[in-house]
Amino acid sequence: MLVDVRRVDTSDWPCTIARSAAVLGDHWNLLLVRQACLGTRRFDDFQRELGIGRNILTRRLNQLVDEGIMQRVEYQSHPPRSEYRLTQQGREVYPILAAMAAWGDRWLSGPDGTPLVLHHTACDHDMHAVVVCSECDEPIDVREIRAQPGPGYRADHEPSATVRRPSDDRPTTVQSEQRARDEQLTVHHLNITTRITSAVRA
Amino acid sequence: MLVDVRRVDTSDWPCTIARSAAVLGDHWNLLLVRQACLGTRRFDDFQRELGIGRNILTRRLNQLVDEGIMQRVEYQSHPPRSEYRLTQQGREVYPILAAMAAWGDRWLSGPDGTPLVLHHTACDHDMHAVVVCSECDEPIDVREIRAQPGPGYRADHEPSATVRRPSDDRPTTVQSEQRARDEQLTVHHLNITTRITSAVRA
DNA sequence: GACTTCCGTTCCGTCATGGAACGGATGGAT
DNA sequence: ATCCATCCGTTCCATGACGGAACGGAAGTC
Repeated sequence: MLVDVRRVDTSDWPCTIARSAAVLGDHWNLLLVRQACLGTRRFDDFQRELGIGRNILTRRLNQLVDEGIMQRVEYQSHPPRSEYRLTQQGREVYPILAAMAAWGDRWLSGPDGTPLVLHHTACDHDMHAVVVCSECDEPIDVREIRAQPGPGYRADHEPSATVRRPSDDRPTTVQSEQRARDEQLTVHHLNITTRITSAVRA
Repeated sequence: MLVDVRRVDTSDWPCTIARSAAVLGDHWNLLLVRQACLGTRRFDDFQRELGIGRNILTRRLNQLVDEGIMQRVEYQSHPPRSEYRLTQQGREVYPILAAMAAWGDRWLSGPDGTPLVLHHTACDHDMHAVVVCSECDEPIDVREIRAQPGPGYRADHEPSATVRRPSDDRPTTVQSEQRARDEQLTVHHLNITTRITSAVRA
């Protein structure tokens, strides 16, 4: 797998967001999966539809295959030709894309509204994606989520933390800010900082 | 806003995924929002916790502020110091991150399981994110979603398409493949391809 | 034999990236 | 007063990914 050696590799951080970001935190990878979800399978189609350079496309497709998101399927053998299809793992990226679409519709779409309407054939309604809690089925809000080190946590890498309520929109005073920083239950690990707190020791 | 001029700008494509990808399809932007969700607010903290270069960090924070995802809040004036907080728009990125975390937990976590457990304080359960249909509350699957041009659709830009069922995992024959391609209801727009089909003309 | 389709590879100039050092304003300690 | 630390950047630089364009090669079509 050819990776940007300049880029910090987050694929082994003890945070699945960071890991996912190593794969999905890329312009082209995201668009390629989107395009694959729309039915595109072939090299030239991806190239034309996205306007991506052929060399870049080659690299990206190989990367996605290596990561198990796409698979190469030979559809004729005599000039060996293969198409790129989503694997199950790749197909399951779609909910993320749908969540991004919902966010984009809300914050990024022009005065005219959504460029693309999603229709759910299962219930036959136009819909948008909603991200809910697996336990109570309520839409999630950052301020109601607390992250804690889990079974796969390893303390030898980059930061992870228990989530505090993110800021209100009013400025904090220097004092309250200082207090907030002292209370912050955070695990910092890199070669630089090692700031372990009660949340983890407990 | 300083953007990679080499990168294709997808912010005005008639597809909210492409638009969102222009903002969220970036390694650092994603991680910065994540970190902000974890409570980080200050330049140096972001820098230490993520290991991002200071120059890059400056650029990225400015970009996120320009895009309305973060806001600069001055917390002391005499050496003017400001912290970076999520706006409402930024806070609403979290569901996307949570969806990415769920995907990462399923496909990317090692044998030990999740490095981070998310706890939903609203219902007091450990949880993971589920992306559901706004209308029927069922988890969504690519194969049950069909995308159609909406009110904000403009035909002068990049591809968008009605979604067909993505491929099964078995190879298609050349014939069935050809048929599938003919049936494909796709709108292709760039300077290169203009392939409008019944789905749009209808 | 020429042309087209499909899937790449190679070459090359440009520019973002990331590391490191510098800077400037303030506050605290000695 | 002087040193040191904190906080938030900016500047400089080498590296190498990116994107454009041209090339290639195997097969099918007219």
